[in-house]
Amino acid sequence: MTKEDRRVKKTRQALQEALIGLILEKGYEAITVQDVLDRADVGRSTFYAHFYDLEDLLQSEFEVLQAELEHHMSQHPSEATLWDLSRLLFHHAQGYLHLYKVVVGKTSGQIIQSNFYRYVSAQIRIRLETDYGKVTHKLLTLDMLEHHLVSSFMALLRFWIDKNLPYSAEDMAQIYQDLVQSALDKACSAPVNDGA
Amino acid sequence: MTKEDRRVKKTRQALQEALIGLILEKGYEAITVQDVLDRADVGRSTFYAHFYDLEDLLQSEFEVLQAELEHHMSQHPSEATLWDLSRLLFHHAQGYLHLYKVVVGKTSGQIIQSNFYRYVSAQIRIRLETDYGKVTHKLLTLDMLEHHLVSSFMALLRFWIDKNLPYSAEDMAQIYQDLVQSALDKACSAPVNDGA
Amino acid sequence: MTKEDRRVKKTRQALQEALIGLILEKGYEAITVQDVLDRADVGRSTFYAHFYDLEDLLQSEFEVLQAELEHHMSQHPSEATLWDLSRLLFHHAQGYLHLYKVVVGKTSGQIIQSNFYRYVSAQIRIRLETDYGKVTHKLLTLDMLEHHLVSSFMALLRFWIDKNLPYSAEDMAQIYQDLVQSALDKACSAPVNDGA
Amino acid sequence: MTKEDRRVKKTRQALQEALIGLILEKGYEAITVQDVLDRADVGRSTFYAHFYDLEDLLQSEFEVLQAELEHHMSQHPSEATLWDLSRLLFHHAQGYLHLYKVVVGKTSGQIIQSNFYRYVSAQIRIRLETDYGKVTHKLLTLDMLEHHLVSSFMALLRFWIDKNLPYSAEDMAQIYQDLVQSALDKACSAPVNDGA
DNA sequence: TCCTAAGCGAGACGGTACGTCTTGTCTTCCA
DNA sequence: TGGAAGACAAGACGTACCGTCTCGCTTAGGA
Repeated sequence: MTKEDRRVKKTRQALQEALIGLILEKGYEAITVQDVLDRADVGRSTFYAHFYDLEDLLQSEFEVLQAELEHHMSQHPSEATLWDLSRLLFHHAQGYLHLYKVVVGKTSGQIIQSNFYRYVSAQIRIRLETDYGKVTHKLLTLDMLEHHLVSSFMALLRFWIDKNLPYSAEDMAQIYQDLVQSALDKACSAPVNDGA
Repeated sequence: MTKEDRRVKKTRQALQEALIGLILEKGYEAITVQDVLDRADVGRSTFYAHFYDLEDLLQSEFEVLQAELEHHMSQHPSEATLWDLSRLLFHHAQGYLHLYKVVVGKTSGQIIQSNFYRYVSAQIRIRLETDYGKVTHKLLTLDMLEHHLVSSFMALLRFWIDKNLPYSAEDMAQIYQDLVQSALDKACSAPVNDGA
Repeated sequence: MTKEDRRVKKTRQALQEALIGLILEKGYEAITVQDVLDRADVGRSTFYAHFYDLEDLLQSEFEVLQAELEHHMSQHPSEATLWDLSRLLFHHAQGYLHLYKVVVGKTSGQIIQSNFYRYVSAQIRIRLETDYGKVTHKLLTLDMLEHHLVSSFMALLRFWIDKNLPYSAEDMAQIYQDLVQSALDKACSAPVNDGA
Repeated sequence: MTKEDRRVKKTRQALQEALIGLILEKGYEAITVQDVLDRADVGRSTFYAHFYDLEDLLQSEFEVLQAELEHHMSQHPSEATLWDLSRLLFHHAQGYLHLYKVVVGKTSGQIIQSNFYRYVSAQIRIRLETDYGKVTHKLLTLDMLEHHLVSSFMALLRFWIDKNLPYSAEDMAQIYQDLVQSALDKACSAPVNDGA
């Protein structure tokens, strides 16, 4: 079944790459199934044999990114802190600009952004629970703090990507830290580790 | 022409209210022109006589909110600082929850969110230029700072609204200030006014 | 509502005529909905608003023929006998050759032929019951006799039409009578009326 | 190659029998290549290796019947006259009801009916030329007479088969003769042989 | 008071995209 | 080496919306 599988993989990749190209050109909202078929040179029924939807194809794009990211992470083992995580993500985005444009750029779709949000959110929560103590702020909850950290990160990342990386990844990581660290300090009792 | 005009206004309002109801029920993406026509009891051609699009109708919803907001602002004259602005917006959202759900809630559309973003962005930039000096941070630009302030505000507002206002508007304003003020201090040379 | 109705009628006719033309050119089996739409200059959804199917459109063609025929019959009141009926049908086919080619010609579809069969069958049965007595043949049933009369008539009509009317309608009527009359006489007890 | 050949034959038969079963169940028009593959438990490419088409497979069904028929005929050598031929066909149909249902029944396809029509037509023409003299009728041509004889025979046969053989083959042969003999007498000059 | 223009509902229409289905070809695997 | 398995391109199908349009009805403001 190896050869068959390879054929299948080739078709799936053709479709994924066609979608990426089209998103960069016209934005996700404007894309038609037929557009993808034409560019990937794939039959209509084949498309629906592999993906439920255009959305499904888009989701699969995120899975590609996620796989790349996991691989990347496994090679940089010391991403202990939140700041390490953010630095790693900025660096990764630099290496896979096209993929990140598709996932978080201004031409991408809602669904894939939510996926990425959820992913980053989970990663951040882990760091938060590991490195910081209880939230002691009289109003702020952990959920709100996390929401703020993720939203700020994504806003910054998106800003950077939409402008085609005008600064270095290191700078962006530093900026992110400068923007949110004091909020973090203010919210939590005892920063176990501040990574600065 | 007064009577005629009143009739026109009535039709427009029927359409706007129908859309609001539908957005709250099924989310903007799932709505069909026909859905709106059925609920508003309006003919197809009439709809297209008043609005170019569903998007156009949605935009008009934002204009309603904007008008309300301008009115609200004119009655609370001292919204000099950024924090005053945020407090005012949280209070306003409390009074017009449905409208805000449509504009920034999780079931709203992309376009109207961008509209609101642009609006808040402009308001914030004014406060920023008035109350703070130059951005002296070695990396951060004014654009990025503004982007951060607006994104954080909208993320917080949206969080609050999607959860049906679990805290008071005052608390939210305080939380917002706690989350972003130090970033602001860190970025700018001489805070002319901190409004705390 | 008259104007609306006229518009609807026009659309239906455009579709019916397009189908007729296409059947004469390529035969029913080879026709695509899109072919019909292109020729009639009608939108896809409009087609499906009027007809369930290509078959449904084809059926409607038969109804047109039937209506024409009823009109024709009402003007030739004395079609008392079977032979009068056959003569009238041959004459009618002569006047509406295209329609008959579509309905019984070799390029037509199964369904419409069955429709025509049923129609002729009903007409013949009436004449049979009116003009002839009981079937007294020791083996033959009324059903079989009727089936024979209708099949023979349709075979002859189809032969004539597919060859583009090489003989006069009168001749055809005479031939039909010569082919089947003695079978009829043999089958039935007392021919009340023989119309010869 | 004998083993190979046997395998090939087995595959062909599996396909033919699958088609017969399906025609009896749902009628030829409703059948899909996939239906046949599933029932015959045969791969798609295998099907197309053996037959050009579904129609081609159907045609092959007729060839089976024709072969059976030739065999049957060779064992009943004296089918000199038209009436002998018809009697032999009715008897044969009785023995191979399923096959005849597929070939001339109401659920069969157009093409196979034409094939059978052509076959019977050729057989009848031979008898006609052998046993009868010139056509002397002032209007009727030999073609028309033949067309009538064949159509009448097939109509009768089909009637009998669709009703699951309610009468004996002998009766049917007698009925056929009663229905068409006088037409034949009327058309031709000198009946050499009337087989009654 | 009439009457003429506008707002409106109803809905037919051409068009585009969808997701499904079937066909016939082609490539790969396996016995 | 040839049959089985099944991925694939092609394209028709029937459905769902869209935005345009034509049509009469109602109603209001000016004659």
